[in-house]
Amino acid sequence: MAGSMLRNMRPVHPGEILREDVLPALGRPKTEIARLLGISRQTLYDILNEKQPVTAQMAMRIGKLCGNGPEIWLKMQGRYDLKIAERELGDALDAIPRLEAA
Amino acid sequence: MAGSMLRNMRPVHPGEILREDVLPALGRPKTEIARLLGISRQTLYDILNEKQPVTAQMAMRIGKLCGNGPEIWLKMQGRYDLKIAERELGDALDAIPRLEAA
DNA sequence: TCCCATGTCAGCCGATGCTTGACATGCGCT
DNA sequence: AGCGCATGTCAAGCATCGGCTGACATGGGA
Repeated sequence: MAGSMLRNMRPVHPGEILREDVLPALGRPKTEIARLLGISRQTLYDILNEKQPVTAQMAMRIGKLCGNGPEIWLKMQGRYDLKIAERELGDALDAIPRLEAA
Repeated sequence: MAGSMLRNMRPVHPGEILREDVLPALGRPKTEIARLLGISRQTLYDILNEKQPVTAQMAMRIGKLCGNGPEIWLKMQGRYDLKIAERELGDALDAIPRLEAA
């Protein structure tokens, strides 16, 4: 199924997929894409350059434009965020114990 | 499996689950929970009152403390965010066309 | 030549995530 | 009664973030 493919991939920023696969397949000028999505050209570039995350709102917009729904984009961003969070937290995680239900 | 259960539920804020099920099962003072998570008491209350989202970092912390991993919490938040985003976007979504691959 | 798309930079702005400090309240202990 | 601690909530404060506008230099068609 579709979910398992995503699950087995290394965490990727959704911008990478948009930049490498989706937008080329659509074959339209990025300026037009931004206009159709209802966002600024700058914001689109930030996402494509992986400088800005795909928020829930963005996921809805992209999912609508591509016809594949928002979940995939949000999930991809989530997996990416977890990777970052893990690195950022670092040792702080080890300080958190595992609690058992009473 | 675990994923399907989540998928079939109405979108819930993770704070609801923490407040109603998880924390009661742990049976520890909330003050201690906050300290163990490494966050402020205020932040914990905001999450429990559904006034603040479970970020990726929070998901890691909670997942560690409860031993069930971060994904479930982040996914729950994601589904909740999508519901909100859908309402916020409203008609703006209808303005976005579906593009076919060239 | 003119138009449009591209890629990038700088700055602005409101909202968000999280913090500290304080307050009033209530419960259990000795 | 008095102490200590947990509870729930409020008010600021603060840095970061998400997204915007405006501008610039560049290059490729018609």
